[in-house]
Amino acid sequence: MGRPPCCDKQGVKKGPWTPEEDIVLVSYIQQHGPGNWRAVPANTGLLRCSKSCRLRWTNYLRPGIKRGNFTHHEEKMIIHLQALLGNRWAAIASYLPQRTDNDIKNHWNTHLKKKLNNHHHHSPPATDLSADSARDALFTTRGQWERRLQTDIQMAKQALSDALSPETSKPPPPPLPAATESKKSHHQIPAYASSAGNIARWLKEWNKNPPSNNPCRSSSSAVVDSGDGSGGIMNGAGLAESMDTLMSFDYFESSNSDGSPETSVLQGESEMDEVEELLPMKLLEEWLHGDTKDYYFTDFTVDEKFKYDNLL
DNA sequence: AAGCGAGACAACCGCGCACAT
DNA sequence: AATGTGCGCGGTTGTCTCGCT
Repeated sequence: MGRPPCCDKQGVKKGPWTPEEDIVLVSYIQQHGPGNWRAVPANTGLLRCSKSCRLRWTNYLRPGIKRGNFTHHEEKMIIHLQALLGNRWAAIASYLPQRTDNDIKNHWNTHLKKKLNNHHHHSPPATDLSADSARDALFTTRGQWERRLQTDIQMAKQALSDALSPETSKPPPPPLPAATESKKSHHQIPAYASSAGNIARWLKEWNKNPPSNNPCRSSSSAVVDSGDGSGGIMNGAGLAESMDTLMSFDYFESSNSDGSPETSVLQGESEMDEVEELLPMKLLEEWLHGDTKDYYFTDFTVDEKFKYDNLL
C-alpha cells in the first residue's frame, strides 16, 4: 500500500512563508490551538500543505522559541547529547526546549560538526576522520567513554534538580502543540529520555528501589525489564556508592577551562585505568536507559558497546 | 560594481510509527 | 488482521546573505 500524499500537490504553495501567511496561521492557532493540521489549510485558506503549516509553527512561529546564537552551554549540551543519542535531533531538542530540532540539526551540521572535525585533524591519529565517524572516534578510549557517561549522569542530575525544584528551575518550556502533547502523553512514551520528568522519575525509582544483585558483565543480560514500565534495572553491587560519586562529579566545571565546547568533549583521555571503575557507570547508564534499551542499543549503543566490550 | 563561492538557515521530502476504522 | 490516516522525525535541498576577488 503506497502512502498517499499528505495533501494535493497541485495548488499547494511552496517556498518561504510570507508575513501574511504567518499571520493567518498564527491567528488560526490562537483561536483553535495547534493540532489537526490537516484542517488548517482548509480552514484558513492557506495554500499550504498541512505538513508545511505544522513545520512553520513548530520551527518558527511557536512562542518561546529562542533564536540566534547558541551559547557555549547549549553547544556543549548538543555535542554531548549528539554523542550520546546520535542524530536524534528531536530527543536532543527535548533537552533544549527553547530550541527546535531543526535549529539544532542545522547548527550541528553547519557549526559543531565542523568544529569537531577540525579538532579531530589536530588530535592524535584516528582511523577515520570523516564527519559522520567523528562521534565513533570520540569514545574509542575508556577515558572518553567514561567521560561520556559522566556527562550523561550530570545531565540527568541537572534534569532531576530542575524537575524537583520548580520554583528554582528555569522557566517552563513553551507549550508544545496540543496534538503533540496529547499524543505523547496518552500513548506514545518516548523511548529516549525526552524530558527532565522522565529522568527524574527514573532516578526516583532508582533511589526507591536500589539494586542488590551483583553485576553481570554482559550488558544485554544486565538489563531487566521490571514489567511496570518504570525502567527497573538490575545494577551492580556498589552502584549506590558509585552513584554518590558520580552525582558529585561536576563535569562542565571540571572539564572545561576555556569554555570552548569542543574542548570539553575532545580533551585528552582520562588517565583512569581501572576497568572496574567503569562498570558501575555502565550499569548506571543502562539503568538510566531503562526500558528504552531497544532504542538506545540501535545504531549508537550497539556500536559503542562493541568498542567498550572490546576494551574489557 | 559584478561575479562567484561558501555559509547559514528555512523548508521540503520520504519514511516510519501509532491510532482509527 | 488489514487498511487508511495523521503526525513526527531525520535527511536533504533550496534560497538567501555575505565576503572575497
